Amino acid sequence: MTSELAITFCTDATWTGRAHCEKCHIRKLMLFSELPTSAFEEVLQPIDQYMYPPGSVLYEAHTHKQFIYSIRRGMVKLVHIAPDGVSRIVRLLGPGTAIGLELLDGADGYHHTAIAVNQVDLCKIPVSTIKQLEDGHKELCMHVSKLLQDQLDLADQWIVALGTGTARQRVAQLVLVLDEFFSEDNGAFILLNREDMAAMIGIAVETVSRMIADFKRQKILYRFKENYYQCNTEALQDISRQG
Amino acid sequence: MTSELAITFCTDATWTGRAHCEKCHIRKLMLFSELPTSAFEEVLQPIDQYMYPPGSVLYEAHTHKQFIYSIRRGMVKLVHIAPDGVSRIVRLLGPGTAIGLELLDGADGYHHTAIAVNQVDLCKIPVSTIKQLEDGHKELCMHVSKLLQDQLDLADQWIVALGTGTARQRVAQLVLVLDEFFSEDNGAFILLNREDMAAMIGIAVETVSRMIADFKRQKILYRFKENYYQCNTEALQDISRQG
DNA sequence: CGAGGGGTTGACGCCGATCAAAGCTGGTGG
DNA sequence: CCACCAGCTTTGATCGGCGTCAACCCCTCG
Repeated sequence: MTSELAITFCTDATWTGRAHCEKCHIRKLMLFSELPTSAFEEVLQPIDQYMYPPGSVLYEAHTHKQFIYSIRRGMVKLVHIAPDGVSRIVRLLGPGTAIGLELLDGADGYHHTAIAVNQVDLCKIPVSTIKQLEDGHKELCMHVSKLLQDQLDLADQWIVALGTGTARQRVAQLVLVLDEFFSEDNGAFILLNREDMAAMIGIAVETVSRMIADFKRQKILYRFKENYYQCNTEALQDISRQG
Repeated sequence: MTSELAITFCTDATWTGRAHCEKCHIRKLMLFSELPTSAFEEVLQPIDQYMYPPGSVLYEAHTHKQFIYSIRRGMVKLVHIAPDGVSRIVRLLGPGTAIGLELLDGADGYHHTAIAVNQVDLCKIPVSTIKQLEDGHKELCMHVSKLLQDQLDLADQWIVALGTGTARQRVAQLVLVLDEFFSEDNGAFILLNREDMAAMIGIAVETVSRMIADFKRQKILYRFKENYYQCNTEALQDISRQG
């Protein structure tokens, strides 16, 4: 929908268009966290940082842009769009995860469409750079494995938690996921719009709305500020288990 | 349920309990396919082969046996068992795939319970052996990444195809998956029992039975021999798309 | 031959999809 | 500042799909 917007993130005078990963303050979370600083001296192609507004399409399925993205801030949804236009959200990813890793295994284009849910900051890393660094640094390869394993665990959780049970149970599970993985410093999380939630758990928008509205009435879910919400975790866990 | 049955596969006189991976005739499919023969001279711990009868439990979730398994023949289901006993099949895997890879990323025990669906032959590889080989052979690490990526793709397909649509559409999708990935030399596939199918797509056993029986009546699905079946792929694709 | 396990079929009631309409909210322009 | 509109959310009404319970069939095995 929205075209790609590339906005440089580091606005200070020393910003050159490179990411300065070796100085990155959240580097522990990122793709290169295992690498010694010296490794970056070998990098030829630049690693740029970008900010994307909500709704931006980071990449589309089957296109082949030759970039891996490491998420620094915000939420990204990976969407599968069927030939008939029906879209289903396959995964929701936050800071410290990487998307587009399928290109490293020689995939012919991305496997999903990636869309920014809220304000997203990310590092754009050329595939060639990763392959180059992997040559000399086995720990990067193992880190990639770990990221893949994490995503596999997420996918499995998705299948189990969001694909089973009544609509009420699934919505409860979804809110618990938002609370667990996407809470920000204030201890609250952004409540996705009903359409996105419906696309995640495979039920109708109206049904999601009913459940969420119900949770709000029961004070299981309450507004913190703006569209940030908090929840009663135990109540939701009860619902997710036995209805 | 069934206790682990370890049956040696190679019965010839030279069989010593090792897998002789370097001579394995289906080695191209297996975990070590990228490695030069010389690499196996470094291996200290043995790699054993086993055969398991249908229903055998290969390992249980949260146990920590320190073994990766590479599937040579047969189908393995990865099962998630909820605290309340409800089980859900998360993935169905066949020859050339590996299970238990989560141990390589330092997971504290297996993430699922693995159960043989039919006769299963597999190689049992100690985690320490993989780690040892990974040290000197980066291509093994990359092969592990590829296996993980394949499983991630499978999981995504599972979410999209088997978690969406009416019961009729899901069963059609499931049969298509069996046909595509688990057909044997005779061009037919084993039709799973209704309980397993229900656990895969998250619907009631009776509903699965109704749909399968219906497909049989419509000659979309027909017995080849024994419990091997063939299907009309196009008819099923039509059903999976629009009902 | 009877028992038992899996598969099939029927009856019924409820959950949730669908269609429709009415609040709510934020943005825009007069 | 208010009117208006577009998009999102909420709520209601209706109907069909599917979960549930139950009976029965078929095959295998003791």
